[in-house]
Amino acid sequence: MSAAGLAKTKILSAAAAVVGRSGAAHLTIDAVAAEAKLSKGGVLYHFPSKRAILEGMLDRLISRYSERISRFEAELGDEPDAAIRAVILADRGQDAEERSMALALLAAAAEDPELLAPARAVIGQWFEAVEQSSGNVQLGILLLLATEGLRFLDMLDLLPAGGTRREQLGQTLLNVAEAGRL
Amino acid sequence: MSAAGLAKTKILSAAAAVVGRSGAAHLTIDAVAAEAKLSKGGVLYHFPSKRAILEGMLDRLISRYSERISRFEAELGDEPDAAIRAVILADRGQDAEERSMALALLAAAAEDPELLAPARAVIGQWFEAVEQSSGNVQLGILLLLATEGLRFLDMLDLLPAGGTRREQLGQTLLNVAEAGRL
DNA sequence: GAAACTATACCGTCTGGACGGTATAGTTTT
DNA sequence: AAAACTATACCGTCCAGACGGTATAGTTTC
Repeated sequence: MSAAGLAKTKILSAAAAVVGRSGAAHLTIDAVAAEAKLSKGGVLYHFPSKRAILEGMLDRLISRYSERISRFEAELGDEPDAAIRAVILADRGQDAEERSMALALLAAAAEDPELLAPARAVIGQWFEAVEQSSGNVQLGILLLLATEGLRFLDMLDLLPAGGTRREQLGQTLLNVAEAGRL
Repeated sequence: MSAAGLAKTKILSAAAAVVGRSGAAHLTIDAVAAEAKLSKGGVLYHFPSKRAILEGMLDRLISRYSERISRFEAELGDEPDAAIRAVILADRGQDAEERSMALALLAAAAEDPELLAPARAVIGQWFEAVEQSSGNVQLGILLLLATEGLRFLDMLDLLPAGGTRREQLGQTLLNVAEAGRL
């Protein structure tokens, strides 16, 4: 990667770290600069505005998700319901950094939904893929919505019974998807 | 309702109106005061902090949801899967004001998830009710997660193909819940 | 029944801090 | 020499919350 690319990556990671430690409210350019061990000017050299940082985080999230989904789809080959299974698996592979970035974007998007336009496009593709590859389209859509629901509930700490519940439910979704029925 | 209760209601409606018009980012005490035709001091008399306003919005949101769910549950009596069907129906009855309040809370919660603690409790109750009243528990949970997913995706404008998609998908969920199978 | 007092419901102003962004001049790295 | 910074200073705006004051309707005291 180019030097500029490396710096951008470092800045985005720093932003995620700030959110992870202090919450989305404290995601400020100053805080990111301190975390990335750059000056404020240095950060603004690569990302000309705070919004650009958020857009960068979204880009990165989308890339990672897309990559994971492609990998799982390749693994599954032409097994039935490959699309929805790949989405569920990709969702499970979320790490702490992605979680932080998603939370930051959630906060920002509540204030300006247009920020998430690129995500809207990607989700549209998921819907299409699920509709095309599912033996039972209704079940596929249901699972896709449930996966997203699980993601948001988890992100906002709204799941009852805390920590393990998330994996349990994720496993349930995957089981149903693999069975292709209930 | 008492005079104080009326004032609080007015302030919360004003807050929702501000969010609906200007977005969650512009939900400030000043804006709420202007919308409610009070001074800033007047607003702070009833809600001692901005956070208290958000908590008030959450309270109100929860009350309305709970009321709708109870009503639908009563209507459904002991029909099968009453719990999940009531939740789906209640979700569909969301009006613009509730939507705005939910969006404001989403923004605030991304900065401080603990704000949503009361909601966590309520959602926990939904899970329990669905687990107990569903002929097929797995399907019930799946529908509950999908309902939440639909709510969040809609709230953030992440559903592809725009406006009507939300009702379509909601109807699908309801159909599946009524059939009790796919 | 008049005066004193209290509680409720506000109004208007002020302050202190946070933050996004700009500017500029110099330094290191490639 | 160009790119990639650093360091520092600064500006303008926004906003939460504090504070002191006002109006009024009831309640108590004498």
